[in-house]
This record gives sequence, structure tokens and C-alpha cells, in this order.
Amino acid sequence: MFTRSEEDHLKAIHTLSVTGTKASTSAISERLDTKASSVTDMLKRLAEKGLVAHEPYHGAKLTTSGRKAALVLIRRHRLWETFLVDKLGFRWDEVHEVAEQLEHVSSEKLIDRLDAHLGHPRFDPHGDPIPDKNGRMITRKLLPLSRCIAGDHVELSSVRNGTDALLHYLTRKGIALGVAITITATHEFDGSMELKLGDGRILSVSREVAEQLMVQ
Amino acid sequence: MFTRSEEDHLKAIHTLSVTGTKASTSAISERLDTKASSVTDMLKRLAEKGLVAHEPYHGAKLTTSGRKAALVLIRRHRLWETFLVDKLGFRWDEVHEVAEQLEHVSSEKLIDRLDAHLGHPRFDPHGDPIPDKNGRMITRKLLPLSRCIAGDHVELSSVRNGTDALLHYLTRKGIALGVAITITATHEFDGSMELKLGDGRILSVSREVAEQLMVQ
DNA sequence: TGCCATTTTTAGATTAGTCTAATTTTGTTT
DNA sequence: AAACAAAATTAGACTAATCTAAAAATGGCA
Repeated sequence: MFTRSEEDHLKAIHTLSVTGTKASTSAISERLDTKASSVTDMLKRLAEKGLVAHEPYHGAKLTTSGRKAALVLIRRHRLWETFLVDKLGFRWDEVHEVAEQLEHVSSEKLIDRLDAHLGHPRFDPHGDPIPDKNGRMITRKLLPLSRCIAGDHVELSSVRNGTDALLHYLTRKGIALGVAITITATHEFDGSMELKLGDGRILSVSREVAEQLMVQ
Repeated sequence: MFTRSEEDHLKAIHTLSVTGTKASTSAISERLDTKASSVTDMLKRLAEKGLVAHEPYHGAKLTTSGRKAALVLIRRHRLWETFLVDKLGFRWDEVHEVAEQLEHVSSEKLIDRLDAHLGHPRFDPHGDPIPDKNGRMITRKLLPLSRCIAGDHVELSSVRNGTDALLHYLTRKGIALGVAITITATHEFDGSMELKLGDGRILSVSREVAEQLMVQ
């Protein structure tokens, strides 16, 4: 259907859009680790195919069919991540790169069967929602832990931009999705927070980390 | 590690070699549905990388490292086929094309975990042996059903060159791997054979089909 | 309002992989 | 052994995807 590079660009534009960032040429090129001129070329090609609206000098937006294609890719990626963790016993910090390859395998039947095999999961191992066959997914209003104040009782629901390093760090600290968190103290001067977990353990996290832990 | 096209060529050369055919430029190009000149180019590239020995005008042979690479690809392909049938409920005549894509996903850990998840299968859904981590696999001396004579009692062990159409045909006839077969008659004039299956069913197969059914 | 730094696009080159058409080699056949 | 058909290689062109360097556009600020 699409080339690997086209798919990578569609996904990048989608991700930027949903996080509220304008999908500018430079933002896309940074995400894909290519040069801006390469992105311009690809935007032209995608525009010709009717997948993006490219306003020269003013970034790109997905068209309806471009968005549909991007959601298929996100569905594939998140289902494969779930498979790797649930069925093959990978850790959540090991799955991204492999899923990045698997998502380009194009077979609707494969993905639908995989979905069923996994029990139609609604969230992937990082807490991100998995689009269904029609591109629909659960939307939750989450806020970063860094916005909570002392005394709040919350639950860890997803990890934003979870680099493998961050995920590994959390794993080592014994922090997993679904864990109950009580904020015991927040420190103004550096933004770090003291937490009490559901099992009674006490720990402290930096502001950077607290900004990526999305809670409910 | 290798490009998709390099991998396709390695696998084609390997398959030709093990079936006793010389891996000539034209034989490879026919398998890959490309032109002979494209194959010549690729053989040069693979020879530079030390994966094949290319004797111009006299075909190609895999080097030790080329053979090792090809076996990795065959291992991946057959494990994925097994996964599709055993875990996702695909029919054996539906898996080839999808496995053809999945085999290019490169992650040793993925394949080893998949192997374990499937219970270290020794044969794929078509009866072909699956190489282990070290490239070793079971070798069986099979012969085509067409070489059997009336009165022989045999077991269907694999289907050679199983095109999707042939596999689908066998499925419709209720013929599966492992089925016991007694040859009740062979017809000289067109090579067709009369068979009695383990469950008592009687059927007749053409010479072409009998040449592809490998028995023990 | 006009200048300037930043961003984006354009122009032109490069690489991998493919093709067609022409040339060369091989090996069979008379 | 010479000729010829088949197979393989070479030559040259094309496309997709990338890059660098140069030119153009944008938008904030003096």
C-alpha cells in the first residue's frame, strides 16, 4: 500500500498533531532523524497521493484518508507491543524498536486475528489506547503527576514519550501501570515529589519524570 | 543487517541449491520475478559482501556466511508460518505471503522467544523442517507419492512447493499432514493413483499432485 | 516599516535497485 | 570446427529516497 518511508511520515505527522504541536517540516525531520529537505520532498509526494494537505512554509495536516492510514499504523504498533509483552514475555522497555518493524507488515487479516488472539486489548503496555478496526479508541483525560499536589491519591495510567531508558528506570524502581500513588510532598525548589505507593513503598521522583507519568 | 532484496536473493539461492538445481542467474530471476540483469547486479553486490561466490556465467553458490544468513531467514519464515496456523488460526494455504513479510523483521530475541512460545516446533505447517538457533534441522528421506506402488502403506509428511492453490485443494479433499495412505492402484496411462486414507475414504489424485505429496 | 535570523524550499548530486537493449559468453548441434 | 541459440553480462536510463548547499519566504523586533 504505502512505502515504509511514507508510513513513517504519516505516523510522525499524526503524533505531532495529537500532541498539539504543529507538524512543521523541521518537527517532522527531527522525529524521523532526516533532513528538512527530505521531508519537503516526501510531503509533496504524500500531498499528491491525497494523504496530507501541505501548505508550503506552513506545515502539513493529515487528510481524512491520511488520518485513517496513520491510525492503522498506530493500531498495528500497539497491538504488536501488546503481543510482545503479553505473549512473548518482553519487558515494556524492550518492545518499541521491534514493533517499529512489525507495524510495517501489511495484512488486515493478520492484525484482526492478532487483536482477537490478544483479547481485543484497549491499552498497550505503556497505557496508550489501541484503535479498533474502525480507528476508534478510548480517550481518557489524564494529567501529568507533576500537576498533582500533596495529598492527592491517583493511579498511574500511562507513560508519555516513554524512552526505553525511562521505562527501564521505572521498572527497576518497581513502578508499573495501575499502581496507586499518594503524593506525600512536593518540593518547590526543584520540582521533585515524594510519593507513597499502594504497597507502602516511599520514593522520590524528579520533575522530568513526574512530567511524563500520566495519572488519573 | 541485510536489505530486503539481498535477503530475497539469498533465500532463492539457498532454495535452489537444496533442491539440487544450479542457482543460475535465470533460475534466480524467475523465482524472484525480476530480470536476469537485476540478478547479475545483486550477485555482484552479494559477492562483494562475501555472502555468495559468483562465477560469472556459471551461477552462484552461498558461502558459509551466506548459508548461515539464509538459514536464519528460513527459520524465521517457518516459525512465523507455524505461529499463524497454531496461534492465529490461519489455514496452511493462507500463510505464505504474510510470512514472507514477517521474515524480514530482524530481531534475534523476537525469533527465539517466538520459537519458545510455539514449543520449539520441528516442522512448519507444510511439513518442512524448522532450523534451530544454530541452523540445524531434522532431515528426513521422503519420497514423492508418485514413486509408490499399489499396496504401499505410507504417511503424508510434507507438501513440496505447496502453492496456495494446491494446499487449498488438499484441504478441500480433507488431506492433511500425518494422514495414513494406502495405495490401492496406480494407472500407467496418466500416472494417476487410487488411494485409501486412514479413515477409509477413497480418492484419486493426478500425477502432478502425487509428485508433490512427500511420504514416508 | 524594514531588517534579519530562522525555517523552508529548490536545485543538483548520490545510492540502491530496477529496467531495456546491446553485447559477450557458453555450449550444443550439425 | 564453425555456427548458432540460449544465457549472462554490460551499458545506460529511470525512480525513490536521501543528502548538501544555495535561494526564497516567514515572522519577530528594532
